Amino acid sequence: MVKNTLRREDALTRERIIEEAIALLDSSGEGGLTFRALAERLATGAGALYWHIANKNDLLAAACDAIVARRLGAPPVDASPQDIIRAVALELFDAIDAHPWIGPALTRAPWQAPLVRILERLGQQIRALGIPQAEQFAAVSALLGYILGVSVQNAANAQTGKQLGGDRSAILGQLAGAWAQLDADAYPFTRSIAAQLREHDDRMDFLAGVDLILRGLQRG
Amino acid sequence: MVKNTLRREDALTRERIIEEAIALLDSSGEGGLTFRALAERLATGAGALYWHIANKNDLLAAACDAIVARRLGAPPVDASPQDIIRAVALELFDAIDAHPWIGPALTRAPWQAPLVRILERLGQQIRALGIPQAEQFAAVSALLGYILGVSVQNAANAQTGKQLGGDRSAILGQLAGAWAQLDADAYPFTRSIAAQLREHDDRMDFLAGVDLILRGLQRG
DNA sequence: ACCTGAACACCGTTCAAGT
DNA sequence: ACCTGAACACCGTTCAAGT
Repeated sequence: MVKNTLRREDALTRERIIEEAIALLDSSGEGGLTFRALAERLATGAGALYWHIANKNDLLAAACDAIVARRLGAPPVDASPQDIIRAVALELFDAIDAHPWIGPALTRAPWQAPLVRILERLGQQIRALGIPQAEQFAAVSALLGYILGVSVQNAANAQTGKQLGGDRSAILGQLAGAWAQLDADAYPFTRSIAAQLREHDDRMDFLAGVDLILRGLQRG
Repeated sequence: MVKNTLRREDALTRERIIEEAIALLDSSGEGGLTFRALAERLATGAGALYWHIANKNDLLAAACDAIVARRLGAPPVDASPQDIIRAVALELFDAIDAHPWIGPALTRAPWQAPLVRILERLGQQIRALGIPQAEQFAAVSALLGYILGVSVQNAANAQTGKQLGGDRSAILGQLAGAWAQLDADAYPFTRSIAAQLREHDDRMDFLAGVDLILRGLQRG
């Protein structure tokens, strides 16, 4: 009876399912999202979820879109196109870092709602930069590809770091050590930047790359 | 120790397992790689595979590395750093297009063998370009992030296109139609480039982005 | 309309037992 | 050392049956 009244008070909705899915994904990772676990959290049966969502892919895409929409929520005002692009890029970098399951989810549903949201935000600024119409598509897809690619890579790094024990500098130190021991003939470059690996700042490097692309665009 | 005894013609080896896994992944996609299906193809039991590989992740990473090593096999000669970088970029773009499962596999094993191979190849050219030591890490990780990000995105597009029916121009036309019907106030940019979506060449846009980054690097 | 929960057809992985 | 194949503990998804 307690269970029944509980269910009545907060009826199952698509939104509630998505919110709980996000919580599950954030706390237990990609593998933690299970229809059984989700149903238990929502005090319902696994089959009930299918009344509101089509399948797991649909759920993942919806969860992803909810995060992206939230992060891109605040409309930018009074800033240069470059600054807005940088802000959007950092917002996505941080969002994917906070929710590492977004990367795979975005890749699995290309050109759907979340990606189009980002495309639009970046595209408006590409236009504001005065890039000719014929080059806008290439410009925005380069920017989009870079932002998502580096962010996903960074989140994956952080994630495996967490799985290995948490201490970031220890992990990086260990990796740097492994690189330093690579074959000197085959891997001269990797060996030479092993030290930099330990000191570098992913977020700053990411932003530097965005600036690189912006610079290239303006002198195209 | 030297093995004197004759090996069975069809003895199970790590290499044979990896080759068969690649064949399975290529023909049936990521979900097609199953220990049962793989064991059947190799005329053995599922458990036998675990004598040669640690788990599915290990297998996926090994398959991924085999492809990357093969594609980066030919050592570059007599070409400018820029041309070599472009060649490596295109090689990876085509490899990921041909084996779409590589994207997720690369992301799941960051900074392991395959990624380090690519890092080294790109890094040697970054060095040859005369980028200062202190900036080399940021430069190569920007390039790497862009190349993988756009390639993975492109492969995912092609993949879902295949799933939906195969006719690329029909799919793009349909997507362009959907974009053209988006809300005019919220999505002005996306609507405006819907037409370009139909005509653009992913591979050329990708290469244009590489050049953008190279240009930015040289004027940094 | 919405929900239940058992059932179906799968998975990856393990392990006693064989050769 | 290497392989077998049944068993375990899971999955996503479906669907008759309930309210």
